[in-house]
Formats: sequence, C-alpha cells, structure tokens
Amino acid sequence: MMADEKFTTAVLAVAESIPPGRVMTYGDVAQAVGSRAARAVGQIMARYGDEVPWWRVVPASGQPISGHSAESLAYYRDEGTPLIFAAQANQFTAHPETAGWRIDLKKALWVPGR
DNA sequence: CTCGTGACCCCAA
DNA sequence: ATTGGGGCCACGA
Repeated sequence: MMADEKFTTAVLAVAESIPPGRVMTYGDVAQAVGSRAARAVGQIMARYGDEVPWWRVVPASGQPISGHSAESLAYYRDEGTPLIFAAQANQFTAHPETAGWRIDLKKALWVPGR
C-alpha cells in the first residue's frame, strides 16, 4: 500500500466522475481533493491513467495534453467534446504536438456537483 | 534525509 | 502574445 493512497485514490475517483464529453482541469481536480498540487495530479494521471479516463483531465489552458494530443483528440471526437479548431490549421503545418486545436473549456468544463 | 523531475497553475511585467 | 518567478506535491535516485 502506498503512503499517499488517499490522495491518489481521491484523484482517480474525481477523474472517473467526469462524464463523457466533459473535462476538468488539473487544478480543479486538485482543488476537488483539497489540494493545490495540480502538478501532482498530472503525475498521478501519468502513472495510473490507464485505470481512468485520463483524457477528461486537461490543462487549464485548454491546450491538448502534452505528449498525447493525437490520442486524446480521437476520444474527444468520439465523445463529442466541444473543441475549437484554429482557422489557419491545416494538415501540412499540423504537427502531432502542435495541432491547431484546443478544448473549448467554456462549454466542456465540468463542475462537480451541479 | 535531500534533489531533481514533471500529462501543472497563477500572477505580474 | 511572451517571459519569468513562486507554489504545490508524488516519486525515484
């Protein structure tokens, strides 16, 4: 058993509570578990993400998750998550890590208990 | 025990 | 829009 199983478990529980088509920022998840460690949330998703819908936990900037933009995009398209595509984005300039899109937090942000 | 490393956040120039 | 600085916390070396 890990010493900080409480924190880890809580984070994973919050992630699982996010409904399809919606997202929560790392910072919001941290706050939900009574912490400010957005970074630690990222670490946990990186390590235990395979057990939860990690693509529903995104950076507050709305930018795609570093290192997983292409993978997450597939989930968003499948779930109908509100996205914003850059007007100038096209297949030639779009690099996997610099794809011209971001999450529309205004519409996609999920607030627990509402 | 200390240090470095992140799928980060927020505020100020 | 871009930089820079401080804060937060789990985890492995």
